[in-house]
Amino acid sequence: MARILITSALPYINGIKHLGNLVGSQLPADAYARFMRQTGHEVMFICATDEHGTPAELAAAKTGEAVADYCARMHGVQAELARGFRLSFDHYGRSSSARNHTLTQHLAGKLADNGLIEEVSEKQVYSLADGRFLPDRYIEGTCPNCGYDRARGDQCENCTKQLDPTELLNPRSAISGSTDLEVRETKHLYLKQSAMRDRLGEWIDRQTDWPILTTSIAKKWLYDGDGLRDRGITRDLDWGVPVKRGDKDWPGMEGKVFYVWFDAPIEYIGATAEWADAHGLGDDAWQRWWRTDMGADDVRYVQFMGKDNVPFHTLSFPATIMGSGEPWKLVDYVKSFNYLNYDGGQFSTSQGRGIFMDQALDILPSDYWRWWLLSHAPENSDSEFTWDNFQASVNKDLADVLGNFVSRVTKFCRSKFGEVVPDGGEYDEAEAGVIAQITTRLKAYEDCMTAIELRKATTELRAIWVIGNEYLQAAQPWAIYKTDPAKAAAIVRFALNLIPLYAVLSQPFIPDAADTMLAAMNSDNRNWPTDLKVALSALPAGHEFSVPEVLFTKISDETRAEMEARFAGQN
RNA sequence: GGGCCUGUAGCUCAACUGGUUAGAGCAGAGCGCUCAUAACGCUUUGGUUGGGGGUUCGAGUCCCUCCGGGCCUACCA
Repeated sequence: MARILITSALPYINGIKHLGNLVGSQLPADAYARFMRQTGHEVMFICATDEHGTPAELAAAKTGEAVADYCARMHGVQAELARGFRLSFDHYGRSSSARNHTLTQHLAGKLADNGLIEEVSEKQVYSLADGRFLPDRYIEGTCPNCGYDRARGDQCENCTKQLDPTELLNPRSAISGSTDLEVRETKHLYLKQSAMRDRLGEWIDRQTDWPILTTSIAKKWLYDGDGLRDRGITRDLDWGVPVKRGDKDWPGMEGKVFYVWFDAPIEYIGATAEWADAHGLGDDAWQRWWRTDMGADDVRYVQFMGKDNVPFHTLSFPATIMGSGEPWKLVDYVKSFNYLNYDGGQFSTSQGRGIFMDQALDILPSDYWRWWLLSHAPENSDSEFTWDNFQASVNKDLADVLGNFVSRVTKFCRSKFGEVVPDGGEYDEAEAGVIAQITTRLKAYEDCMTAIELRKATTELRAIWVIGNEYLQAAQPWAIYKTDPAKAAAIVRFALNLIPLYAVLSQPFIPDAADTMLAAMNSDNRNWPTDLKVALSALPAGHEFSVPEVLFTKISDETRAEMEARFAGQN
């Protein structure tokens, strides 16, 4: 059995994430983690909130909280929503943790020791009214090219021309509107990624099985124009990891912090250390996942993220890891996703367009969302949420095909034999045929899960559910019962045994329903089946069960229409 | 501007390195069943694979071109 390290891109602390964010990293990572655990592998599934950077400071200022308080509160909110969606992290950490501080400073020190850090003096816009340096896109003004009066300092949204903030006419702070701006000299550390271009390029070239989306983005950044550029890894902010060279002060860098994109991926390691701390374990417990000299040699490391995060995970973070000269574990597989759109447009926080995690859970249980999102995951191209499609998928797949199967089997048994697995009769070719069919489908399902082809996996899983309905239709226990009750008993016994099997197989996608099914069947065997004939005789004659509540309630046309209107946003 | 992805039945998607009459699910039509959440099963109608040209014995798949959709383009994260 292998050891699998799984990380989901860190959700930014600034606000509740929408379903597009969820399906782009955390949710598929969870399905994969669940499958790997069930199939007997040792899994470490890590996520954390990404808490540094300008947006966090501004969001805190808006609510009047100290930024540390704001982050602590929002971490709690996001952690609760993660639980609501049944995301099975082994640890949900915080990039502001002491562990991350130490690791970030340590790695920066190593990079400096290896000559991969450069001090660069540059000019940046400072807002006196806001008391802070402004990132380019926090400066607004009139576009010198087209005259648009709300152009941002990095690019004009109207004419798409790339800008330098000093080119803007009548520049003002996007935060306060203040025009009291000045250009100041400030010194920053740069990670010399350019020095590692060849090494990174060779490494990327070896990843022939990665999604095209992943490698094409990496190569674009590696070779576009002058090639991979150096990147500033410090900022003039109060909130963040203070710049230090290991545990020593860094002369000239007083009052500065590391750039959020430098420390965020390091938190994958930090959160694993936090996990060890939380469980009272020593450093060796987390190092065996991350240090190839401490046992991480045989770890397979898989990352999940939306496509916007790919450059950081395929280039910047590996540059940090490799450049340290220390034996840290590099990622083995980068699974990236396109975007999920909402009903013809993008999800939009500002316009209140689309569905956010908290709202989703208020409307329906998490299984409904998990199933739809994962069966429509934007693996090959952007995909789109519509209420119509959501209603159709949920009602048909979950309520009709799976839910109704459980219902018809358990209720028929109760009416003829009571809530006990009936005795008598023999299995024949029909049952053998079902086993053969499921064996084939199960293999395909396992292959899809192993390859992290989640859409295809849901198709296979659904096909396995359908086999149950086909079997019942052909076997007709309700008709056989009239002439041969013993044979009917055998059919029902076999059909009842399909329920815990379906529960176990479905668990990566719909964990709550899986629990309900197992509880109803009075079973606690969650082991992945290796021999279906054995698995399908797990419930012996005489085993008691209870008819479960309706597993999935259908979404009515009225509800669908109501939701459509509610989430359409303003405009 | 540059780069990448994408366009397959009304809808959502398949189709390994080019290889027999392009497949599923949903929706539609017909039939069957009546255990079940008016659920299930069977059969079936839908495609000159965005348009055009080319390479090849053979193209959804490769090349060129045109049209449409999307993303990225490095100081948001």
